[in-house]
Amino acid sequence: MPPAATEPLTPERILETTEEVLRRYGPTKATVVDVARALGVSHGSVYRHFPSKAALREAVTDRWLGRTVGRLEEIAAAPAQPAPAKLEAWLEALFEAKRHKAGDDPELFATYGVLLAENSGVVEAHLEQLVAQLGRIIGEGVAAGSLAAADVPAAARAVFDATGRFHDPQYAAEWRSPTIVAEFEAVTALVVRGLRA
Amino acid sequence: MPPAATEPLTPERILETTEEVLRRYGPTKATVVDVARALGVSHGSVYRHFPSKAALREAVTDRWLGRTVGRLEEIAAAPAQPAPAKLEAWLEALFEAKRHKAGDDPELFATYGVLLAENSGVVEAHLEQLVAQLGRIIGEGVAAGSLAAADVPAAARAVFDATGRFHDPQYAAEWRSPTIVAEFEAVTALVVRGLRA
DNA sequence: CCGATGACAGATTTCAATATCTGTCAGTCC
DNA sequence: GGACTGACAGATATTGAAATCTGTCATCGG
Repeated sequence: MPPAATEPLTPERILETTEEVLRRYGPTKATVVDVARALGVSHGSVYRHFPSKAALREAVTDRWLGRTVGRLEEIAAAPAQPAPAKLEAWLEALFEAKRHKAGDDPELFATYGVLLAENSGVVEAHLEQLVAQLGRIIGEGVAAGSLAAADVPAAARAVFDATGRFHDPQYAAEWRSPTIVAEFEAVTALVVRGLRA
Repeated sequence: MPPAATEPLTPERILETTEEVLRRYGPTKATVVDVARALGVSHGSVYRHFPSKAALREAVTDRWLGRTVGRLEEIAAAPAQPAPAKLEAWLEALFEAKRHKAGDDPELFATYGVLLAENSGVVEAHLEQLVAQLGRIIGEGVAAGSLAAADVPAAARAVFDATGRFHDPQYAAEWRSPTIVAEFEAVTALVVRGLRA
């Protein structure tokens, strides 16, 4: 990894390199010194752009999570699909996204887990975004008469909580079980049925 | 804690003392030597009755979990209560039991968490008992026409999975949140509605 | 005999010394 | 003058040696 000394040091470049370093070493081994070395600068320079290691970790994870939220947003915003089907599609996409992140990008997934344990605001914001998307889908369904919910935000939260086993990183180890898809479908069916008008 | 050297050494007496020792020191600090000392015998004698420390831990946890299962069984077996109400009562009793165990008996609760992490058969059996009780309640409801489920065991498992946030020890820290009861009620209502005929 | 013991080997844990890391900042260099 | 450096203090992590623990078993005492 030869240092590319000539380019200017920007937050963006730092984030990209930090992501690589996290991917290579994982959240427990990666250090700010490693990131600085990969960038060919002193670690003091990194602190000029990010106030702490935690802030750096959060910024990387935020970007990483943002990519998934974008894809889910497309499903939530898709026009002219009945709300119950959209809800199922969205939940399945969420499960698939988390499962693939856990499998394909284990070190960044572990970083996400660290932030969760730290009660980082980034993760909280991410979860709120997801619940808000759910709320919009459910709201649509209620407006169209295909779903019933007295309190839409509370219903969205309840759906999110009830499906936690399929998106909460604490359960990542179980996502390799051969029965997990059947379990996911059973819970999803139960929850969607519970919302039907 | 004076050693009572005269009484005969029985598995029952070992279990009682082990429970005390676990409660006092917690699963990470308690040793077989501690148990033997509390009993006034050598640790070799303990191994005459239990083949390993893990077996001892499991036996104690099994007893401890069994007490809860017994109380839940009473609810599940209660005659002449409509299945939906019984289901709600059972889920609430499960949540309350786990919550109180986590709060009042933190060290034994931590022991339970250790077994969970070890994939101990005892915990698996405990969970299966609980799901079986759920299955009986749902089966009753289906027979009486108040609930609908194509596959009763699968529905029972789905209800158990969907309410995991309120009985899985991984979430114990969140059970102190002031909003947890509202969240529990929302998920329970959603799930029970999803099963209604 | 039969339950109990305690010495033992190998595994695990503890602890303190050492090394590394995080975050700061006075000073350097372009 | 503003981006960058590198030395530094305090916090955290690593390491390896010593202590403790688990599980076994030859032996003891009633």
